[in-house]
Amino acid sequence: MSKKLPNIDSDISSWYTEVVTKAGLADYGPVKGTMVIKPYGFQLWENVKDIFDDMIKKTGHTNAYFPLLIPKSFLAKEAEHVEGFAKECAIVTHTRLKSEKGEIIVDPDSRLEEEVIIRPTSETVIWSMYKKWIQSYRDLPILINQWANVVRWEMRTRLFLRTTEFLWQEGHTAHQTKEEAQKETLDILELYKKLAEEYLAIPVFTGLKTDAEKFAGADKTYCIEAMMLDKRALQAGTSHNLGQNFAKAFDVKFQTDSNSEQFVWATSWGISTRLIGGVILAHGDKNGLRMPPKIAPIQTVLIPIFRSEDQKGEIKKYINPLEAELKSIGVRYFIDWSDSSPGFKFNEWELKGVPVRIEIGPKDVESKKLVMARRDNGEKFSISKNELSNKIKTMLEEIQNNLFNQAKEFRNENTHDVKTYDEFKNIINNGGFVRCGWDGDSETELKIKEETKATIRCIPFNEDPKGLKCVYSGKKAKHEVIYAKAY
RNA sequence: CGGAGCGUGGCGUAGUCCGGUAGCGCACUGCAAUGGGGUUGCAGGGGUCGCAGGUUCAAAUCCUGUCGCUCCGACCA
Repeated sequence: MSKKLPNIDSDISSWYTEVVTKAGLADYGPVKGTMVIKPYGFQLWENVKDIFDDMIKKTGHTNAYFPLLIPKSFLAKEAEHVEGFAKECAIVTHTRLKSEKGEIIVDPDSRLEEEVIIRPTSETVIWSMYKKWIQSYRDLPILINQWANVVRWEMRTRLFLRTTEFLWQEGHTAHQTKEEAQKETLDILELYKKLAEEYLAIPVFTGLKTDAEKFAGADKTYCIEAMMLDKRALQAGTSHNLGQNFAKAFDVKFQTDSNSEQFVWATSWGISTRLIGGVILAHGDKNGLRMPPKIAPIQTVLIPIFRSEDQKGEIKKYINPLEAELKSIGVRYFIDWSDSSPGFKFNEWELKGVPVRIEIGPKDVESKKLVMARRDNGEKFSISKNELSNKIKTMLEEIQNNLFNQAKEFRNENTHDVKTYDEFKNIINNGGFVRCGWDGDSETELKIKEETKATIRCIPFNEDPKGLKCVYSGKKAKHEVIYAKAY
């Protein structure tokens, strides 16, 4: 292992891979495209998960669990849905292995009558069940979420950002009316925005996907879109208004209070372990990760510095009450008693992105002080040990805010309003988001994608297409959109 | 699936053209010193060179086959 990370500015791709593996977030699994989430990475995911789980429970949702395996025929029930996922499904065709000539082979006699697919998403199983559960308007709404793994056989994978198997939450709700479903879709999108901005410290654009980019089987897809350090876009979460598409595909009707029969209205929405990739690529720097305090597995790391065993004992005595203090105010801390040199530890914990480092050595014991260092800006200073509780709390808040503000400033600096296609291409090639007019034509969208690789990330809620012209066709703009190259 | 490249201790690699008993860095183990920004010194352990076959007195190195991986492209709600 080399000591230096690859340059984050010139080679962010290698930087990313090395940071993820060296910081102990994840490792490659044995099957191509799979990932082992290591304890440090999983704690990060758990923190994100717990925060969002709490949000949806407070808004009336409950968790449930549906099966991993889905009959192949289910996928085919919704035409657009199967189209969207057919090319990336893992399929179970047999149920047994056997030995032949010393080798383990698939037993040809165990072929399944109907193949089974491993869920790429759960709309189909869930709606097959909702058909059983819904008869009357009294059965609605259903507000179910599940935390699960899904498999999508992607051709090109990257740790966290796109893996063959990933963890996510998928909410699946059923409603009486179109309006109620639309409200749910947007309410959830707000929660996603809140999660991203207030907890992950990642500013996002919210808006509507174009037809070309929307979820296979949805009427409307809304998303949160974030800018990464290389100025590319990351779709960080999606919320879909499914209309009556799945209700029709699975024949899910209910009787209204006026005794008429109607198809149910649906939504689905998800965020995944991809968010972890987003956190890394939104906040990292040349020394490694920078964790937002609210989700950091370790918020502060204590580095004891000592020479002799005697000194070690002294330091321990000095640290004990401070540790109790951190515990009592609910700060997630870790004391690194390992026998590496202090300098090694500094670098190690910076790589891991721990927001605050506390150094405690003989000098501090003598002067009743301690040294604090901020990961976000590198500031390092000495404080009296009595100030610890107050200081650490405000510092964690400051770091949280600072990371968000830095990311927001960066995004705003790199988001440009553009009038001509030349300007457009210039910005896209040099990196950044473009805000411009679009004539609303899918053909235009496709042409631009072919010529520049940029896609419409969303039609933002605060669009203002009045007076704008389409950047490509020059026709009157139907929408103001945000364009970028995406992950 | 098309184009390129690569498989050598845990990781990263040299050696392959011009066959001759496998080398280096990091990591690891032990001891000692060191310790406020990746600390030194000394002593150790571990690989048969992706796999299979062939040529040869002799193969990591040459030949044939095969498997796997990476990158670029196509694909990616």
